Amino acid sequence: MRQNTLVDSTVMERLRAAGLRPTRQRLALAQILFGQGDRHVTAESLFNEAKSQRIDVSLATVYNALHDFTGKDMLREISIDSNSSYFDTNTGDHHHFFFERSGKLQDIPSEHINIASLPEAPAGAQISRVDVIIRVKA
Amino acid sequence: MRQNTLVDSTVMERLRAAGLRPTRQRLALAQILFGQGDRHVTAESLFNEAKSQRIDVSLATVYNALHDFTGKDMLREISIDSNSSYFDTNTGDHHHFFFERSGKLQDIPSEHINIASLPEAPAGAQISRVDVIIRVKA
DNA sequence: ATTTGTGCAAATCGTTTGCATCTGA
DNA sequence: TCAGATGCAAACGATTTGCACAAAT
Repeated sequence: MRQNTLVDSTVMERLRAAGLRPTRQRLALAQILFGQGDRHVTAESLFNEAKSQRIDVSLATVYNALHDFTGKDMLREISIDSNSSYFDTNTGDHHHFFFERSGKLQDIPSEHINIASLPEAPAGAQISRVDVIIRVKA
Repeated sequence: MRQNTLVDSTVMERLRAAGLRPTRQRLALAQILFGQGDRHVTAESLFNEAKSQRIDVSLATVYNALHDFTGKDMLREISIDSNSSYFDTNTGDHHHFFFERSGKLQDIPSEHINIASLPEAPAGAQISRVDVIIRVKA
């Protein structure tokens, strides 16, 4: 069954623009990921979400798609919990709350955290990113 | 073969104080971990270091010891890289440089990072820790 | 004597890979 | 047509677990 064609074509263009073939599986996954606001998923959670929407896709393909999207800067990968990797649809500059009990993430806009002073990078090193993770119990 | 008795007994007391039986294996591992300055290890790296010192210990026991020590606040566990967990002998308030190429960590004293403003914790949540990770390429 | 820790090998879990088959351009 | 994707199952690597044996109190 086909979804809203308007939305489909937007997502399709995004994939094309990134140089990724808009296959049926990628379109469906991109739709789930980018069709709503910002999201944080794991391979497993995305796989389950797809299944519940009757989208036929293998777990390996979900991993492939997540990595493909990450490689094209459509997603950002986050390692917080050693159990599994998270992928964030928000690729801009921002930080995270991490809820230790549930394992869920919540974005913190970068304006909400003000880092007054940063140490200088070690000799010969260039900073690629500064991640602030606020772990909360609840 | 026995090591310096003075140092042994210091470590032994630390284990006893924590309520952990000072077994031969735990003593040897604690010696490696706490006998020098601050350190960052993985289960694998600690296991190898022990082997190179002719300390007879199984990998499972290394994992057990790392978790026991962490449970007693003698170590802090850090998840940065989804490949493996790091354990830091510095349990105080501080942050990290993460060298993406080598996978190594370096402490940043908390005085070197000044967080001017933090967002308020989500309703009903209490902050358990704020981690700043500066990823550097090099 | 009793409790706790250790070692080994097998089990688990997230993730990756190899390869035959399919599909979009 | 044919490079690029997909699906499956097997392979992987880090970590955990079950259980018999050993060591600490």
